Amino acid sequence: MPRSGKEARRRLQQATLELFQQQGYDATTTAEIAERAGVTERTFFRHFADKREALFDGEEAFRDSLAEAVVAAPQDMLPMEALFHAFRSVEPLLQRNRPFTEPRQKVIAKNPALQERVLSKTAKLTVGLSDALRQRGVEESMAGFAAQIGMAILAHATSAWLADPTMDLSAHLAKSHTELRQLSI
Amino acid sequence: MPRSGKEARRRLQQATLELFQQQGYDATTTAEIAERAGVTERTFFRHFADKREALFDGEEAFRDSLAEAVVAAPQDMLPMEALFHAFRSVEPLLQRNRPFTEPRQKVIAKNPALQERVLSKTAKLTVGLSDALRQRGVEESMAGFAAQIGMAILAHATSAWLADPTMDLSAHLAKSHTELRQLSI
DNA sequence: TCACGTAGTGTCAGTGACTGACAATAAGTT
DNA sequence: AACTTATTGTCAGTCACTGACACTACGTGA
Repeated sequence: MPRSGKEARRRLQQATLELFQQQGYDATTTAEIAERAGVTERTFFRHFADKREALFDGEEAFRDSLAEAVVAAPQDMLPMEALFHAFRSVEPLLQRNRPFTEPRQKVIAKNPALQERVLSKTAKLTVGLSDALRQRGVEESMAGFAAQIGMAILAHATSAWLADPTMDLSAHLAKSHTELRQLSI
Repeated sequence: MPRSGKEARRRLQQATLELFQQQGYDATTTAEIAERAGVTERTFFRHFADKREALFDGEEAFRDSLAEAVVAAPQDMLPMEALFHAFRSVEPLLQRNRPFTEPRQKVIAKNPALQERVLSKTAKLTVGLSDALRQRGVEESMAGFAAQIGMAILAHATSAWLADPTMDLSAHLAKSHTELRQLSI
């Protein structure tokens, strides 16, 4: 096997985050990012489909983890229970990623184009959950709906958890679920 | 008052939809759109922030309608009831727009960039609903959550309605609501 | 140790989205 | 008819992104 390229990729991600932090998304050119990473602009676009993607690496792995956890949930669990089970199972992963997630969130909060990409990633995640539910035998339309609701809950709970880390994610998830029940009278 | 420009804007929207239908989003240049509309490329970008936006005009008006309907809902309605009330109130508008919505949906279905923009519009709509709920005195975090759930229901019901027009939107909304209750055990 | 294959990278030329600045024009107003 | 103003045209320029081709580092097998 020839050289791996994973190093360059990592440096590109790092450079991207740093420059976006310092100058913002708009004021940063892909040429700049590449230069800081010690590669050519062309190489940037070989590793990432576009300027935004460098900020969202690893989302696919997260999606796979979640989907696997849904599929692996005990057979007798109802759709929503299986989702919650999966959400709780990735808590350690989220906990571990927190140091990287937080600065990234700040960058994203300042730019609509990046926010749009977050929505897109969330949507893909939702599709992943839906597919996983279908593998459990959940009917298609119901699976999509449940995944949608589940993602809303996960997002709600995660943001509450980021704001208030004294409770763990599982507790926030339970709280969100309670709130949902109150809402859907 | 000088010339209005609304005509050019309308022609640009029309040209955009037609060209996207015929050649797809990627294969269509903004210069082409402008030419077909009888204006300059520069004028295109005066009317629309980017190439995608020309497909999504009117979304802001729809958002305002929905938000107003939420605010205007009877005071004694719970958050979710107010949302459903608003959803039902825009059914005529959706019905009227259907001839334009359907071809647009087909175009969007073929392109990830356009799908991303839909998500962004949906998110804005959700924020609009959330703000409207807050005007009714709903607590912030709860309002955001309810809006999210509400949008999931509206999306679910609308897509079911597009697939099966024999039932009206209200009926699909009620059905979706029932399904949600079944899910959130 | 030396060809050899391969994944990764550099180089370069090009397209197309989008912007800023300034001049020109079509209306309506006085 | 002069004047005001929203809209448009013109033009030059930046930057994201791509295709094609050459090159280079690294691991493999002879």
